[in-house]
Amino acid sequence: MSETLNISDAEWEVMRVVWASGESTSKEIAQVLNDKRGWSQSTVKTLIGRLSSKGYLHARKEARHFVYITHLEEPESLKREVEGMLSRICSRKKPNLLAYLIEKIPMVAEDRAMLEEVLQNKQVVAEVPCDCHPGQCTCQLHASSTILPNLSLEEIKHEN
Amino acid sequence: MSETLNISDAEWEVMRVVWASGESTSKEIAQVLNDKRGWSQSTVKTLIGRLSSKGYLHARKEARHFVYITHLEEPESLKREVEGMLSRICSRKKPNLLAYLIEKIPMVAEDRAMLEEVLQNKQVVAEVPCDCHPGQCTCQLHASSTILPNLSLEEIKHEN
DNA sequence: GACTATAGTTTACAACTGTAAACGTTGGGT
DNA sequence: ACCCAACGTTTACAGTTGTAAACTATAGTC
Repeated sequence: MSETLNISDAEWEVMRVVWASGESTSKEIAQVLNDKRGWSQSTVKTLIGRLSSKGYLHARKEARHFVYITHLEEPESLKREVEGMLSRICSRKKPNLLAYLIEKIPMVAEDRAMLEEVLQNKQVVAEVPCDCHPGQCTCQLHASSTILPNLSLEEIKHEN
Repeated sequence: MSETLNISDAEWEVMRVVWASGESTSKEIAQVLNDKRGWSQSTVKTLIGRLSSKGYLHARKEARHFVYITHLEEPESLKREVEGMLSRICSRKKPNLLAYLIEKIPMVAEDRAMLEEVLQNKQVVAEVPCDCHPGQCTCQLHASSTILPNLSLEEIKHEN
């Protein structure tokens, strides 16, 4: 389950419109994206076509035109996107990435409280193993440590 | 400054080797990636070549071969990658994405403590404005709310 | 019923990616 | 001095992506 999604940036723009509206005609989608990105109707049609062949959009015939819907959920799709990102770094560095994101993402007090709660309930493990292939991470050099130095992401340098 | 980085997945594999080692020969890189991905030397050469023309790798002549180094930092590069990801969703949903990541990323107790501290020091704002283009987000429908319901990412659905 | 506007489908085409073979150059060994 | 191994450079080629024009079918309109 949950194979890798393959939605390009341009296609994602289309998906966002469908997600926001629940269902849209190509015309509506084209309007939004012409406004936002200056894309022609043709361009949007192509993207819709590609998303349809990939099975991410479905057309329901309605009177004259088609109405497009999707069975994908936006959050689920985003999660899969994030997977790809996360697989680019060592598991041990991910908490530092999180720190960076917390600093970077603007939020209101309620968000912070919510995150604090999530964090308090977070189950920790005794050790996060380095899952990098040998030669792609310096972790292997000090394999027994359980945690990286408490640095914010900008400070992580490589001791070469 | 900080224009968008353009490092493909395959190229990223090469960068990881260089980041891990500080500097590498094409042979070393090829060894790691042949082992990890089964890539031929040719493939790795091509990737090195592309990264060089993009200015992300630099070759220092040394005796017989070149030694490749990079001026990019891994964390900085990752940040730029993450930018692209973040730009795919509404700012208001980003804290929920964070919640998901906190739940998902394995960490040790020290990581959690570190994140708690970051979170406690986090400056919050009175309102996170929806920065989506009209038609690409449901926020516009209830523009005055300051926070989304406290749902974990899986629960965010669209009221269409 | 013929015409036109509208929406969907095909074709296009350059750039970027993944993957690699072929080719050229040069330093070292014999 | 000559040849080979090793490394870098060129060329290749199919698939994906961004961007769009051209073509086709069809549903209302006059």
